[in-house]
Amino acid sequence: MNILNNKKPTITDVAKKAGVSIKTVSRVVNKEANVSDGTREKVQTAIDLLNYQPNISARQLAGNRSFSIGLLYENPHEFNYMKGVLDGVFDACTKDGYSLLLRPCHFPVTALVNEVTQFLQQTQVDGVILTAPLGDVPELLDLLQLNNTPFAQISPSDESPRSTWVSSNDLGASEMLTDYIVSLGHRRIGFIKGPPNHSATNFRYRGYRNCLKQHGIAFEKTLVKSGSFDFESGQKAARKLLSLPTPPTAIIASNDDMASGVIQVAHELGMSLPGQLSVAGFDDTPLASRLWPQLTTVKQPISEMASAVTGLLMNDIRDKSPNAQHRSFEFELVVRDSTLPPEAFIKD
Amino acid sequence: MNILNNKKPTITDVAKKAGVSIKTVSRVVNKEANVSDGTREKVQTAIDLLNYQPNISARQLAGNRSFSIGLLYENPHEFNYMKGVLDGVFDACTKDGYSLLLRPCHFPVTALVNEVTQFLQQTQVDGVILTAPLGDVPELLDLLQLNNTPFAQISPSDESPRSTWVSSNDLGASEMLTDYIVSLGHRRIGFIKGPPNHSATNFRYRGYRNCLKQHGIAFEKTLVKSGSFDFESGQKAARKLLSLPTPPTAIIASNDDMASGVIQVAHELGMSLPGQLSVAGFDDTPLASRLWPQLTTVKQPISEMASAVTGLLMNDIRDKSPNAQHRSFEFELVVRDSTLPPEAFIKD
DNA sequence: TACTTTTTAGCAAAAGTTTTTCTTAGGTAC
DNA sequence: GTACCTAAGAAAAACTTTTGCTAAAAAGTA
Repeated sequence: MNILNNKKPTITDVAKKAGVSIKTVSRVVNKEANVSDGTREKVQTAIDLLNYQPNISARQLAGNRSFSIGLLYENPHEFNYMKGVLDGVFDACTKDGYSLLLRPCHFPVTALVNEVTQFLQQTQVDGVILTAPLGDVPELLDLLQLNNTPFAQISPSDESPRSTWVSSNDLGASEMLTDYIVSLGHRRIGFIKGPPNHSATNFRYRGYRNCLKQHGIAFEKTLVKSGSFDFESGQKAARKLLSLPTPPTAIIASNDDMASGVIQVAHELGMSLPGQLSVAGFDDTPLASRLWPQLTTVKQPISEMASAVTGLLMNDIRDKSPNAQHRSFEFELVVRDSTLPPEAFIKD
Repeated sequence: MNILNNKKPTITDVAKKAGVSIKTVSRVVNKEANVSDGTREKVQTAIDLLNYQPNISARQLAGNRSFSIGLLYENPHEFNYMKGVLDGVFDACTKDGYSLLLRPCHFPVTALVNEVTQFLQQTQVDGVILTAPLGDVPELLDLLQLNNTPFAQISPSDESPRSTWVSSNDLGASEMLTDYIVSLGHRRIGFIKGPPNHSATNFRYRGYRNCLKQHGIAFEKTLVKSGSFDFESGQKAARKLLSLPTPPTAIIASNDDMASGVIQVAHELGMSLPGQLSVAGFDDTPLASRLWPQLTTVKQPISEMASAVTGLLMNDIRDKSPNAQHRSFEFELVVRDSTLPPEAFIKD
């Protein structure tokens, strides 16, 4: 238990205690071959006895590995998303004895590239994880590739084989959600898009349009507004949509935060929810259940995804395999109180 | 721009280019004395020219410093608080060339101690920052002290001189908020406490009681309920409070998340807000402005505090000074739409 | 048994910085 | 002229691990 028993034991101490050379200890520690079972065991007991922990810095210096990975993110609007990511990444890291270095990044791209360059030099991480929308910056990917740093992405917009990634089926989720709204009887369904630099934006929008098409509902351009994933942009879009000559009876926002803006505006206008307006979001953040009415939304297994992508990254680091790996996850529809059949429909 | 110009420049390269010894370069890099301005400048230009970055691992190995600090946190309910902390800590870190290592921790205490022990051994951070409620675990403080790891706390409950910390004036903030509610005309004011292991809990509660006393309002035990800083506990407390024979006309919750629970329950009960019930929270999280009605709350400068505490910690690391430093920050009242004079009062 | 191959293990160098010890030159103070 | 200080350098040890090379031991083959 005592961390500082005078001096931390070194590999030499272990070697002495076990009666072998340090090279052999090194082999045992790094699970290399060419050690007989007997010797391996002898060394292991010495390690346990002395409570030996290899010195990270020496390892890094000699072996050019740091046993740490970096998590790069851009200032997200809804930070609860990051919590999920952090939990997942962290889980996978500890399991393999890796440490986690955090690096918030900032646009524009030139600044971004500088920040990451500095980060790589300073920390010498073994690999990095990119969260959206960072994976969509080609300059960044170039930098990492040039620098020979393995990297993996969560929800890249460009699902190319260029790198390892995990993604969620945003297209399917959006189709599912829209389908649910349609099934309630809604025909005029507003949609609020996300910012163009986010991968999810396009998929979610395409899902909406696909579903309308499937149901033979005519697409109306005026029912689609653009937002930037934040509360205020949701409000702005809602004001526009609700002041249309024939306003929509339901609005789907591309994330929960914008949906909360819609709900806020509807309240301001004195509308009764969900009777006069159904609202739905994406992500199932904690916010969703705190709104009134509670928000119907769609949930992705963020932690699992983050954990998975970290695992894949570590494989890449170990194998130095250039063949990228991929995995996709499904959403889940979470029906709450913000969606009901339209009043007109009920009267029918 | 090119990180890998064949070989990274070493301290020897810089020394050669500047025409000095490596010791002198080391002195410049580490801002030590005994270098004349002229020489210092000469060396600096050589460093810039070669884009020299000292090798972290070598530095760490030889100098027994890692130039990284750890941020320890326990799984918080409202993660937006952590965002503020992260932003602040990170700012201060980059300014001084430190890296940031993240470590989520988990109760019970025995697990906690193990986790942190392992973290310290593995990462060899130069210091750690503890966020509430971790600073309130004596075993943890003992461990750090025993291990000779400098540490600093954000909002410790025990504002002892034992360590460096920053705190916010929770007592004053609570008095201010309660005073505002009283000034609206409320006399029956419910209060929802936080969990006992959080430092803020006691201060906020005492502020409430102080203020009542000042105004000569009799304290009623039934108007105080305990929560755990999360949404559900806010709902539970609200149900109890609102089913009292004479329910309160206003409820102050010890954080925004619990306040959102109160609002949710009031809506469920069909109450009109804020006419029939005023609600106030603490922290001014993004949630506050997304609720309906928007929440009156009180805001602490989290990022500033986090940035400040990081700066203080770095001083401690550099000076190895055993005299702890402290700094306190003020809250700010944020009046929104969830508070109004009580209806009874208006009728008067 | 003699020879080859494989397995096991050790030695010494290398990685890039800091730290330490000693030295020198020049300047200032008295 | 002595004492003392500052600026700077030279050289080597230290920090702990990895790694390339080599040697010894064990196992397999003819």
